[in-house]
Amino acid sequence: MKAPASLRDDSHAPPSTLATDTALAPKRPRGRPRKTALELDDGNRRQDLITASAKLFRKQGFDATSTRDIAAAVGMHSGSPFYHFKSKDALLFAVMEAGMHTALARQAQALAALPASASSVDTMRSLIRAHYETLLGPGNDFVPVMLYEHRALSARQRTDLARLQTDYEAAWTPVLQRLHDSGQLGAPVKLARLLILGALNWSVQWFDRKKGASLDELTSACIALFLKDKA
Amino acid sequence: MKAPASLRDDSHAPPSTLATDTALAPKRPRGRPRKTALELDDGNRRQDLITASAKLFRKQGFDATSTRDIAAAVGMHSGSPFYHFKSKDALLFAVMEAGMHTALARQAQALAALPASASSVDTMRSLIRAHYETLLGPGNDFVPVMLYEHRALSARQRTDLARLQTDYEAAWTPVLQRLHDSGQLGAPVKLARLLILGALNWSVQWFDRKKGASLDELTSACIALFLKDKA
DNA sequence: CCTACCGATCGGTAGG
DNA sequence: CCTACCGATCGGTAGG
Repeated sequence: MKAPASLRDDSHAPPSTLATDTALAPKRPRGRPRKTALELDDGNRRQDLITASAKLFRKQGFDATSTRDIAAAVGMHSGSPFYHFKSKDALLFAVMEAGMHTALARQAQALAALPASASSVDTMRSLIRAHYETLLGPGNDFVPVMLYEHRALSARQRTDLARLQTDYEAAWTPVLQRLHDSGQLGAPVKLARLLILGALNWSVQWFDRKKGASLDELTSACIALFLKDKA
Repeated sequence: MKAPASLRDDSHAPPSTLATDTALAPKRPRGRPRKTALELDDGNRRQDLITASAKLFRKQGFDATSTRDIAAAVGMHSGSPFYHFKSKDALLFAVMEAGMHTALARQAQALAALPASASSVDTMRSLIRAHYETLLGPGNDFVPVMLYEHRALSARQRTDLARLQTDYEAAWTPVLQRLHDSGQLGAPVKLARLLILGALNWSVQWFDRKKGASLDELTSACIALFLKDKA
């Protein structure tokens, strides 16, 4: 029953690069990966598996994607993903966790880039734009998978993710509060946050990069829809 | 390969009662269903299967629900659902189609109940409230299943459903247009519709009937968030 | 990471 | 609608 000792870890591997979400899967060299100076060239393969899983989970759904599909996508044989991850579930969790890390990083970066003179509306616009990038940016499959495969997680995994999600949502509250105080936000802050994030998250269902509005246009429409002019 | 002749139909059975979505699954009498005056007491069993499937699909997801789960839920043996539906897919489609029919009926009823003096805001409120009822009303699992299991449908099934969905969404357009013309809706009508319906649809993910806001409070928050005061 | 494999489950069907 | 069953697939593992 016990898994043999190996490189694989069940969950909390630090994402080797926060921005890998955006990158497409590397061309997957078919030959034996040449060993680096270090004794193990892991990490790359783990990332490959995570990236390929994200793409497949998003396109086909978690249940409809077999671990054989994933193995094939990175040029492994059927049993090999289990050398890196102890279960299909652990792979799903790794995708979601990496997605939340990139989302949080992108959000923090967007806020840090704001000038000191930024208004509440500017801040709001920046949060919305960053969120759209996380959801709809090219190759960004991680967070969409998280949003639509939440059900497949275990209770433990859900709890672990919840902390990151709470952090992410918390960043919206002070801005919404200020907008509410100034009369530019018409609904209670908590409900407004749920409704606004819902409107954004749902865009995954209908947004088409190849036609229709751009992410900037979407962002503008949100500002126009959700916020009132300052009295 | 050909299915034996039977009562089952692949898709377009008229929902025997539009309102069955709201009803909980009948207590499923364990004994042999007594034959009615008619030669066949089908219909009831079909409805039972649809209702039980909706509940299971919503709770566990389509892929994670086996046809054996469904059979057990209505007191049948494993192969029997296939007497009524030619495939698991056909059952899913039946759930979604019935859901859209009740949604359309509820929407039409809400609009019909408005007094002639109703303002655009009143109409909007009524549409939102009816939508929340469809999504979050007790026992209303059909439309949530449709929203979250869309991927499992075949192209053909998707096309068939799309017509109903287009009708449903179309009812919002004239109201949004009027609100836009009067300056009460700040975003372009088409994007506003997508964003607003997204905000509503996402509520399935977080709404808890046992705590938090009521459907009326939710509706009020939407009006406050999405609409500006008339100039 | 590959090879070879297992036990379980699943959608679906024949035949009554 | 039940009985009995099939072929396929799937997650996962031992052993190297």
